[in-house]
Amino acid sequence: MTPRTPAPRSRRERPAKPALTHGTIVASAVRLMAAEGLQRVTMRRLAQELDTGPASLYVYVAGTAELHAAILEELLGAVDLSPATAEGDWRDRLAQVLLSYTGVLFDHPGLAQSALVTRPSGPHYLALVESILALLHEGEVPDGQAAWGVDVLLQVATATAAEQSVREGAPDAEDDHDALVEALGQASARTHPRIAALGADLFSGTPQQRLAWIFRAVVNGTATTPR
Amino acid sequence: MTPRTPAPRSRRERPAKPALTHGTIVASAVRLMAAEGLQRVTMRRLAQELDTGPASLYVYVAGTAELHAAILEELLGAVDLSPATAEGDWRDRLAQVLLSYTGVLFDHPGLAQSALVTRPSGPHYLALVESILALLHEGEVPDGQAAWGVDVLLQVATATAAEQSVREGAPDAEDDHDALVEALGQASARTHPRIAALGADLFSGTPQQRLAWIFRAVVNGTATTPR
DNA sequence: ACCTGAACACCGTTCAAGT
DNA sequence: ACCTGAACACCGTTCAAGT
Repeated sequence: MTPRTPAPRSRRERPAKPALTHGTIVASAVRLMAAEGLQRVTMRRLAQELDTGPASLYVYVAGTAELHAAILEELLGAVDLSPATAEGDWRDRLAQVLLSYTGVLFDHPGLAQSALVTRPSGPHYLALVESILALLHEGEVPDGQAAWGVDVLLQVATATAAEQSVREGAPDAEDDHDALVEALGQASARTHPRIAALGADLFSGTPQQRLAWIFRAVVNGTATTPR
Repeated sequence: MTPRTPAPRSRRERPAKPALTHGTIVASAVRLMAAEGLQRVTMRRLAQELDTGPASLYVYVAGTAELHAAILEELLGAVDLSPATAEGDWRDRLAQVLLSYTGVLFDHPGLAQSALVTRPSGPHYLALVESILALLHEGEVPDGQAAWGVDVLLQVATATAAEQSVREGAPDAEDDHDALVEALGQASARTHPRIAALGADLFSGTPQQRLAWIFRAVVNGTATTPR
């Protein structure tokens, strides 16, 4: 029989197994998400990808929630913050930044949902917050209102993306929305006069149109509502 | 040996096993959630509770998402809509309705999160939407703005509850928030002048104070922002 | 025709036991 | 001291095979 001495194979093999660090784990998670979607980015699947056991990952990552937050922080590097320092109406530029942010979330169904609950706190997220605050400052929104308003703006942007993403991602969330449209359509004028009066207008507009209006409305509210 | 003839036991035994219908399943799910929390309301655990196999539940419930939506719809019966038809400032009464809604969600960590993605469409939800629309109408908010605004108001209320709930429910989501506070506190005045300028004010106020301001701000924005 | 046991294909997280 | 195999305790969903 051939000797079972494990032939001293070169340290790095075909997929060039990287050393485990927080950084390499997150980088691998981002690649995995791009390839298979967030739903496949689990501690176990990722461990498999990194050619190790799931327990090893817990040395560097606290758990699934932290992992997803780290992925989002990474992706936030793609948000275009340049409008914050450009020329033109500050409200338009604020909307541009927020739309760029929602754009990133739209591309990654599910990530927005986790972002509502586990917020990132890395440099890209800080830069986004700073840009929004700078634009509100430029618009002479009082500091106290800006401090609370930035939260609402990011929340509304994130929640809208979460809603849209999942509607796209999940096959039957569509039915779910249809059920609501149906239910609102059926509402009788006697029991639900306002729903009946508004009718189809409750669902009018493209997501883009609604999002643009929402941002304007929340910015206006922030600017004009004293604490 | 005693004959193994299965003694014809009375049809209904101790826990009075109910017939399986959508109604009995949802009722049982609500009880289970009250007893063990939403995280335990799974198709399998619920089937166990109902003394059957999970496959049987799929005859009456489309899946986990629909199940959670049905639970929420049930709980929405507890929302106090009476301010909608009471005396007084319409903005205050609208805030009362929204606070009652968030109250229900606050009591049930996790349900708010699922509500952001799978909206209920039952009678209790319709009644809530109708009440909000009626108050906006009373406040002479233009129809088109009210139609889109009701969505934003519910979204903001739900997202805020989701955020808070999870912070309470999950043990380490707290750290997560602390990490953000820490990160924002560390931000240098040179690289992040606005974050540095606002400082602790970014996190000031009780959740109640913030929520009250948020509702006023979004209502104001809705009332004053043309489409 | 209706219902469901059993299976398929996964999860997150922990810790005792190794190197 | 560090790392991880293996286990614990679960998931959602489907479908072939029974009654």
